[in-house]
Amino acid sequence: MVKYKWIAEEIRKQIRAGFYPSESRLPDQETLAKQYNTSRMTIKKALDLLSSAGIIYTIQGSGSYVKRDAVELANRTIHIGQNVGLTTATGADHQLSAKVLQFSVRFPSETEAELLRLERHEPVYEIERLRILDDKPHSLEYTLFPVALVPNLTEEVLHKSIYRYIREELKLEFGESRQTVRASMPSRDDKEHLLCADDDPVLEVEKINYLENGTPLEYSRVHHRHDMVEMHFVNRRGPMAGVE
Amino acid sequence: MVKYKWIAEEIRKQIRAGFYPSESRLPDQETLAKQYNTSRMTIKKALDLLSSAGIIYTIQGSGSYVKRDAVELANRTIHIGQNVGLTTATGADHQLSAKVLQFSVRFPSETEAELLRLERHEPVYEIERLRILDDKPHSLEYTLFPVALVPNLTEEVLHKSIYRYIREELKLEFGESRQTVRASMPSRDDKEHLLCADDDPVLEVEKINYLENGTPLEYSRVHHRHDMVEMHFVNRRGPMAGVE
DNA sequence: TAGTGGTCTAGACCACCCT
DNA sequence: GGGTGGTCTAGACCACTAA
Repeated sequence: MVKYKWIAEEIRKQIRAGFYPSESRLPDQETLAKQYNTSRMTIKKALDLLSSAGIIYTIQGSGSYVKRDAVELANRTIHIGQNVGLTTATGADHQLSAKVLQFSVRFPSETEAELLRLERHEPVYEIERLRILDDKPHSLEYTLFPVALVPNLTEEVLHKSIYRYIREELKLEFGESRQTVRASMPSRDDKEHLLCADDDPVLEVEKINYLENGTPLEYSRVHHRHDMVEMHFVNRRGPMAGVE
Repeated sequence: MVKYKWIAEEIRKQIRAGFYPSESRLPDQETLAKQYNTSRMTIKKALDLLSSAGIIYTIQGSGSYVKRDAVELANRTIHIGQNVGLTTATGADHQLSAKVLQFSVRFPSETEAELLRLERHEPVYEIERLRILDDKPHSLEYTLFPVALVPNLTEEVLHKSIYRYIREELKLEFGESRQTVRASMPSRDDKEHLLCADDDPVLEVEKINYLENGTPLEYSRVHHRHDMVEMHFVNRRGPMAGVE
């Protein structure tokens, strides 16, 4: 663990423990630098981390301050890439499950090949799953993975976590993902599997996940019942803000 | 403009111009430092900016590379902090306008007061606007601002940019925003103003904008015609990723 | 093993806030 | 004007990639 990340962790722990209360000012960077026996630049990098995690904010000429919901945030660990979070009414007393409707291998269509940056002769897995909460279906999920990137995918794995398999077994690093969200009318499949009425809208999410180097890893299209799923986003000010 | 941002802009221009082609490797940081007559750390900061903007990626020990869709991205200007971007078919040959349906002041409801962290006796502006593209309405927008934060708001300002007014005139710094997105059936207002049919779903976006210090600045609820608006998200791996 | 990016330092100067 | 954060430097060492 590098120094500035370690220092960020330490400060976060202290915030979590209430040593630096909500809305209070942190010691100035010079003081922190001495305290952690390091240089000011390193402290700055640590504070930047906490700042972009939404735990503190800084005002030039004034100081760095603990945000009012920081304690809650510091605990929540905001698993990143999940600042886009999908919430159903998940809780302790709810039962989440999934049913694999289809698992097969085929060649991609022209559009799919383009999106996943494949040749037409490179096969993909095609997976269709129904997400169920307390016996009520809420999402219909359609997913493609290039076979070359995720070899030996089995139905076994599908029932656990595909992502854990990809990260821990295949040791691939995730990069960015792009999503498009729209409202649409229910398709025939939606009516069949999600039990939508003719005028029940669905929330459609189209997503491409990329690896760290930009290689497309996954294409998915998910239809959610509008009365069971909504999406939450937290947007922090980007580092490029104000550049243009 | 500080140096590292300026350098980032320069490099972005060169990428846009095709001087650094897609997938090519940039000169190493030492070389760039000499070229821009600066230190390596400053170059690093510039490259970090481009990297978090999704224009390049770097591999330790190997180099910095131009992403394959970088040219497109560099042009789209993806106004940052808007890595959540709303796209209608905005282009050169389209006419965007807005109509103010309502502009008034009142006391907030209990829920609203809680969301905006106000007391019941602190007034808010209530604004209703219809967004129009080429004579076709596409979004119905309902917004609340605390009067105390945005004094002297006039209908004049509404027709220009509220945000510009807030940033440049009032000198307030924006912080994070939180959004909830869902699909829903059209309300009576939607049918009236957005000309929705009974079974036309709408894309509903509920948002709270905060200032840098966490003070809630704005609450809004927008209904979009599903056939004219979709939302795009780009999720980059956060800087805190892997810290825990 | 050579090349390259990531981190870290110690100190400098500037921009900004606050009183 | 004193305190504080933001940027920048020049150089060092380490971690990783690629041949």
